[in-house]
Amino acid sequence: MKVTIYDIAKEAGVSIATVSKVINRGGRISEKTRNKVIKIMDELNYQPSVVASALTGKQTYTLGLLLPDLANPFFAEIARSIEDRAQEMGFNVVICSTDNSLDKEERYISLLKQKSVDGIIIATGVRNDALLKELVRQKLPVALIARDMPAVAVDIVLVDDFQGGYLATSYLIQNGHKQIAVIAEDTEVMSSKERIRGYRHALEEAGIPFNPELVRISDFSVKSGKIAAGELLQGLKACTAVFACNDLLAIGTIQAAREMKLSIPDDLSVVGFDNTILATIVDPPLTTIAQPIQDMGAQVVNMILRHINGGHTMNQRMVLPPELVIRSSVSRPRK
Amino acid sequence: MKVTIYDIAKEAGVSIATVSKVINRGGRISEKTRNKVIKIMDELNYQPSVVASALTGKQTYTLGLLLPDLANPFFAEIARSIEDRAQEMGFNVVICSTDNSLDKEERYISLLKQKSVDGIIIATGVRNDALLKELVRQKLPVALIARDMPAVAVDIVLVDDFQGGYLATSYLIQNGHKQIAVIAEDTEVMSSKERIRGYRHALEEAGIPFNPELVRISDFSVKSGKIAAGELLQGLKACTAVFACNDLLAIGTIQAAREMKLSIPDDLSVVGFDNTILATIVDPPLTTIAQPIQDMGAQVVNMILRHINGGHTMNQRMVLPPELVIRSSVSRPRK
DNA sequence: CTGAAAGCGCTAACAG
DNA sequence: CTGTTAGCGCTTTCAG
Repeated sequence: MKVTIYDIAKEAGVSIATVSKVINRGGRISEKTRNKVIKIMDELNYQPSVVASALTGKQTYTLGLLLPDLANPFFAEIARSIEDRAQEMGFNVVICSTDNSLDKEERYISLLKQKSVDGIIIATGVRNDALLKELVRQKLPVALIARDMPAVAVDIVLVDDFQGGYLATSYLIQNGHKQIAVIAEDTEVMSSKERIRGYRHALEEAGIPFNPELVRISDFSVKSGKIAAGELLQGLKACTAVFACNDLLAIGTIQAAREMKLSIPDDLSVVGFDNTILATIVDPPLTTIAQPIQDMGAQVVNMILRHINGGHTMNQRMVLPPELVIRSSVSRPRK
Repeated sequence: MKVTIYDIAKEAGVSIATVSKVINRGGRISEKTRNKVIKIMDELNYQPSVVASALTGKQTYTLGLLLPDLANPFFAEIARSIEDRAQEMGFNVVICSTDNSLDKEERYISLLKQKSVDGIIIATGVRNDALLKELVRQKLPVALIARDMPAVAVDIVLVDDFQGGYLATSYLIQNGHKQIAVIAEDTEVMSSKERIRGYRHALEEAGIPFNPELVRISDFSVKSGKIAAGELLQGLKACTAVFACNDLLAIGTIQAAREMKLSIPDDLSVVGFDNTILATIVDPPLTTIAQPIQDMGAQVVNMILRHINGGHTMNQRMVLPPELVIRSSVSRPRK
């Protein structure tokens, strides 16, 4: 059988309370007994049961992570960065791909609660703040990453989406483009809204009139990006550049362009968003707006741990700057 | 406070034992009391504590998943497929990226054991079977996915790597290639060995002599694929095709070729392995050997759950067939 | 069919 | 400094 605290206590000739104290480095214990206990512990290869300790009100050292789809490189990278930091802090993370389905979100959250995770990090769209608010009400530590949700009081880490949209668009403008389209994944989502707002701001600043025909909505996948871009390019020969609100969509538009025998960047410039591994792999390499994924991941777990340990600190909102990564998918428009 | 089984019992005017029985659909309970209890349970929004139940010897409904790197698209897709099946079966999965570091593997395994996960799925290289054997000895259910380890008695799901190497190489041969190089990620790993064996078998079958100069080792990343391919192409102008043992390496090869002004597939044909999303995104789209990732994921969790529930069934070894996915990175060699 | 009671492994007062 | 003891929330005999 598994070795328990009783085995250690008996073997060491002390009480379980003593053993518990040396485990938790609490209470006053003589060097002597402490050493003896420690010795026995690793002689017997003892590993305290987190389950038992959790039952007495301690932590489970487990975090839940809700995201739309682990197979999406952006979220895989986010997950990895979170996992890394969590691991450093002695936490594990359980992954929950929701496919943006409210149903799955609910089921996962319910499961996570039953398992008494110490906190939940959310990277999903969470359409209805109701779910979220409920979590907050129940005092379950929650933190959002890469998703805004102004109406709810939780910790948040995200990139400055407005700034990102602005950077992307400005860069295109600097390169001489005037007919610039946007493809966004969904206008419901705050980040899309903000990126588009940044886009419009750049346009405005440059005195370029905003043309609603040039903004397209799709969901997020290469395929739908391709479709959206196809429609766009079909209708408007005039457009010389597109700002795709994520790399997947950017790649879709590259593919659509290629199918229409448009060369990139000569016939069409495109800039993406996220700077996932995909951006380095497409041809041409994608100029894109980088999110500081490593940093964001580390920060959310810092935040949520602070919340878990420290109690109710104020809800933080950390907005990190995006960065333009120039590769080869943008050039000056053809005359 | 959180509502417990006592609250339900009191409210329903029964004992906690009765409540427990209705939760576990065990024991004989009258329809009447059962319904009453159920009603109260969801009136009070009761959710049984997995932690408490686990302490009494029940399951934690949690699986550990060890893999090299979640940010690697292949493993992200594996993880996703495992997560999906696990979720269907009421299990959660905690992700552990080991970076193939023995150290991390050990730490993660230790953590997972402390948390009493019901089983561990391993997709990591696990160099030393010692760790693995220890797990088996401790009767912790273990299953391997996409990793062979003939020396240890555990459940295994993998693709027929030999067949995959054979398919890839044969296809190249059919297309008229004779000077075919291989880039593998590491010859220590069984799957690489097998793929190379398949490669050699195809060569042999076609009466093409095996040239050791044409096999290169690298680790697995686009960058190292690029380096390996660069060296290869530098030295041997003769080679007209390369079989890269995974998509990342294939992409590295494509990039190296491009840098040397070689056109793909005209100057150099390449076929990859895995059929990750990357294969659809590179230019040209990569002809590659597909692993049935969905299926593999579903099968490992089936296996490990059988092990968890059914006790010690025989160790299964499931070898799934790979499939050649033809895209555009292969053509006949230039005359 | 239902309930009382003894744990599961550990923590946290409270005594000594 | 160390031990006793009462739980944590749930499962599981064993009586009734």
